[in-house]
Amino acid sequence: MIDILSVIDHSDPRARRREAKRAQILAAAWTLAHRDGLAGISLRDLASMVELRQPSLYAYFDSKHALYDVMFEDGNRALVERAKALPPNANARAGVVDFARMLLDFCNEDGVRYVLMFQRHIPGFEPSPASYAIAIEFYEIGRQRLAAAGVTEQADMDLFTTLIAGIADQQMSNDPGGDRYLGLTDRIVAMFFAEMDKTHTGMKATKRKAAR
Amino acid sequence: MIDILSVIDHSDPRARRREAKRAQILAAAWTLAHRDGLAGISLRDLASMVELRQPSLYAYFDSKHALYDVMFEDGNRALVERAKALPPNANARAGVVDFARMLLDFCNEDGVRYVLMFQRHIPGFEPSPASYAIAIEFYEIGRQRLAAAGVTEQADMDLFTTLIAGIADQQMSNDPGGDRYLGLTDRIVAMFFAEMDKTHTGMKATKRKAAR
DNA sequence: GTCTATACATCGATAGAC
DNA sequence: GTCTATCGATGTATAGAC
Repeated sequence: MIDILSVIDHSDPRARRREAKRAQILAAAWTLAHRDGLAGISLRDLASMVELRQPSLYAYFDSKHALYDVMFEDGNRALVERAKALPPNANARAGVVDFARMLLDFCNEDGVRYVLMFQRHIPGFEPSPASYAIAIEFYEIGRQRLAAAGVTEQADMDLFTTLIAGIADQQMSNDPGGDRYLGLTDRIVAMFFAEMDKTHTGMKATKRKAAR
Repeated sequence: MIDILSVIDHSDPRARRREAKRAQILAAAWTLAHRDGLAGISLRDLASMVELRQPSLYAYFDSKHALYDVMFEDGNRALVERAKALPPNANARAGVVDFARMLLDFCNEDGVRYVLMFQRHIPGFEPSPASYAIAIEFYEIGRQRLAAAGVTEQADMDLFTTLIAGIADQQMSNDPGGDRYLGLTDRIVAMFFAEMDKTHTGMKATKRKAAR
C-alpha cells in the first residue's frame, strides 16, 4: 500500500508535529463537510477548529481545492485499504458479490465522502494525478475480482459498474444511511452473471465452470 | 397538463409583462447554469442578462433557492410533457423500453438539468411541495408503463429505477453527451424482464404472454 | 510556522428612496 | 418595480513581525 507516512521522517519532531497538525486539519475538514456540505466548508471555520488563523492554513494546503484533493485522496486510500482487507473467496462469483457489498457499504457510510469520490460536483475541482492514482488502484482491484470470475470484456465491465453505480446512486439519493436499495445487491449481481452466462455461450464449459 | 400560465390574467398587461420577464429570467438562468454550473449562477450576471440590477431580481424570486425551485419545476414540466407525448406501444415491454430511452435521452441532453432534477446536490436546496408534485406526476406515468408490463411490486419497481439510474449516472459522470452507457439500455431492460420472468413464475402464462 | 493585519473581488441579501 | 447603496460573509492572497 502506498503510505504517505512512509515519506515522513519520524525521528524529526518538527516533521511529526507538522504531520499531526495536517491530520488534525483533515479530520476537521470532514467534520465541517458533514455539517455544512462539501462546498460549505469555510476556511475560517476550519482554521478555528484546529486553533489556527485562516492564513496559517496555507502552510498546509495551497488552496481550498488542494484541501479537497487531500480529502479525495484520503477517501480513496480508505477504500483501497478496505478492498485489500477483503478476504479472497474460493468462489470467484461470490468474490464479486463480496466486493460489491464492500463498495456499497463504504459509500453508504458517508454520503459526503461518496459525493466527493464518485460524483465530484465541486465546481472546478479535479483530483490531482497523484490522488487519482489511488482511485485507479482501487479500480484495478475490482478489475481483478471480475477477471477471476471470467469477466474481461470492456462492455461487460461497463455493465457491471453501471449496475453497481445504480444501487449506490439510488441508495444515496433516496434512502441515505438505510438499506432499501442495498438489499437489491445480491439480486442484481445474480442478474449480471445470468447475463454473462447467456451472452458468452461460446466460452469453454470447463472455463465457465471454473469461473463460477 | 398543469400550466402555470393558467393562473395568470392575460387581460392584465401588467401581469403579462411580469410573467414575460419571469420567463426571460428563467431562460437566462439556464444559460448561465450551462456556462458556469448550477452553483455558479451569479445573481448579478443573471440580472445583467435581463437588463435589471441584481436586487431587482428579488421582485421575482425570494431567494436563489427559489430560483432553483422554479428551474426544478421547469425541468420536471418538460419531462412530464415528453412522457405524455410518448406514443403508446402495443407491446407493453417494448413500451417500457421506449420510456427508458426517452428518460435517458432527456437526461443526456442536459447534464446541468439532470443534476438539478435527479442528483440535487445544491447545498440546502429542497424542492417545494408544489414543484415536487410535478416530479411525482412523472413518476406516476412511469409506474403505469411498468404496470402495463406486469410490474407492480415495489421491490421490482425499485429494481427498475435502480437499473435506469445506473445508466444515467454512469453516462453523465463518465461520458457526458456520448452514448457509451446509453448503449447498454436495451440489454439492461432485457435483463430486467428476464428477472421478472424468473421470479414471477407463479404468474399465469396467458397474462405473462400478454404483458410481453 | 504562526501570527496580525490588510487587501481584493465576489457573493446573497436587505433597507429605503423614488 | 426598480433603483442606489450597503451589509456581512466568503475565498484568496500577501506583507511583515516574531
